[in-house]
Amino acid sequence: MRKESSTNLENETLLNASCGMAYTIALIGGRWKLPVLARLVNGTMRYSQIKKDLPTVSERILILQLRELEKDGLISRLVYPEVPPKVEYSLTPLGVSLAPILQQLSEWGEQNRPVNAVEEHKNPLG
Amino acid sequence: MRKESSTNLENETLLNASCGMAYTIALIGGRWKLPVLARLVNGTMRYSQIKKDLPTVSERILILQLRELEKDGLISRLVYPEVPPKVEYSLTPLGVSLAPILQQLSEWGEQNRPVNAVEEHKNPLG
DNA sequence: TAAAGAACTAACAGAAATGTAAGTATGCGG
DNA sequence: CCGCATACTTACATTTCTGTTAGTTCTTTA
Repeated sequence: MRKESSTNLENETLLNASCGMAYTIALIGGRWKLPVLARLVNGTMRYSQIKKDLPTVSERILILQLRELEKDGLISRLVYPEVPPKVEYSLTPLGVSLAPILQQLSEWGEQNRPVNAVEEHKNPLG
Repeated sequence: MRKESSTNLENETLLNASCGMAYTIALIGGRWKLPVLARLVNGTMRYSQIKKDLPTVSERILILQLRELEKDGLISRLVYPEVPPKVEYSLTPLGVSLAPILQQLSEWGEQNRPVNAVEEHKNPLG
């Protein structure tokens, strides 16, 4: 949990309020948020699919990230009243509006990241 | 300091290596990196100017962020052999190539950030 | 009656990021 | 010789983020 007051939090709040780009990064900056958003750009997914796609995230963290994305209005969560449970995640219109930015971030990264870091992995998480 | 091995670090490394957008965010994601980059887009600045412009950063952190930006090739550091010291920071070509992304991040943030967060601050750190 | 399945939750632990306060270096003007 | 100015360092403290392990829920199917 977060403290209610600390220099750290105050700085973050001030920055997000006064600097648009800081705000944007704050929304998409969590460890697993971009991988999740990148997947949902291609369409709705069930929780279990996302989890299978990102085998190295711990469940707790994945849920946390999904909850934050939801709270920030970027994704929506649809619960089917079934057993076993079925929950679908998809981008909201706001989330969709991020797509061009995601695209740019991706291109810049692919072009400019040092080569040695790339070769050994065949985009298992891309 | 960072540990040499931890699930946390492994996940980060894998992600940055396999997902271009994660890599990009990793470079610009530090608390004060965007404010610094946004300023340097407008031209070279001395350390003292940057510091004055961002009155709430602690010196230690500001230096840390500058060092990382430098290590990642986004900014360059020019030391004049004078006393008292004079050090100028400016964007490298790689840093300049980020400008369109910064612009987009900024616009998206300005448009989509909730209003209540904005009013009280007159862009002191924008 | 018992295990299976999906989507979580809780309690705890460790790592990483950020911040605080006080110093260091160096040459110049007074 | 002293203090000023600029750009840092150092040692320490706190906050925040990420990860581990073991549950929980509640019907359905075997």
